[in-house]
Amino acid sequence: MTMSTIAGIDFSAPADIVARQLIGVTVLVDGVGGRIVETEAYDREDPASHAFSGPTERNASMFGPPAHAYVYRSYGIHWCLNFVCREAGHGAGVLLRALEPVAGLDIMRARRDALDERLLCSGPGKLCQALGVTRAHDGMWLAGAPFELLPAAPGLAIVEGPRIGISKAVDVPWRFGLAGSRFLSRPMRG
DNA sequence: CTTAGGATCGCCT
DNA sequence: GGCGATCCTAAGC
Repeated sequence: MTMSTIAGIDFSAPADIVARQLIGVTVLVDGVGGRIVETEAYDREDPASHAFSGPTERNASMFGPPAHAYVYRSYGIHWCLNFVCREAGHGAGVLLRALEPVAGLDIMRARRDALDERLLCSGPGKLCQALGVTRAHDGMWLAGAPFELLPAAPGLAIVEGPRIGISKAVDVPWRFGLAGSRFLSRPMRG
């Protein structure tokens, strides 16, 4: 057990390993959140990754210690939440793409102005809005408040496929999903 | 069901 | 000046 191990996951491992292990983990922010059903891995030597061109002010957290949050603004509008992995200075992370809502449903409905459970956390921008994640969470350690991570049930069936919304390394199968989940941002494409 | 366009801003070329 | 690790709405089939 080290500082980078939380909810049974060693965040110093490679991003694709961590991304796979995060499926089924419950993530709460101030008690609001759900079970992770979709993730994507991004590594330093990965043309699709924000870390590919080296550290900048925006991606600084990605080059910080593992088991911390990297939050960035997407398209000037939405926030997206990553969990940093590998050793400090490496520049790798896992994007949280979808949750199955579990706790604080009414708060999430109010924040999202949406009633349908499936629309609360079925996308990286949506789940940040539902959980109240903003730039203020960038760089925070995942083992302490406001974050709380709870271990996944063992033996979950996981599917993988190409990542979404990128134009480089489009065939790398680093998107992971909980098999059969109704809460994915989009169906898994083998 | 699928596709197209706009919102909006920090980063890069 | 262009382009995103996106989302929503509207329109088309």
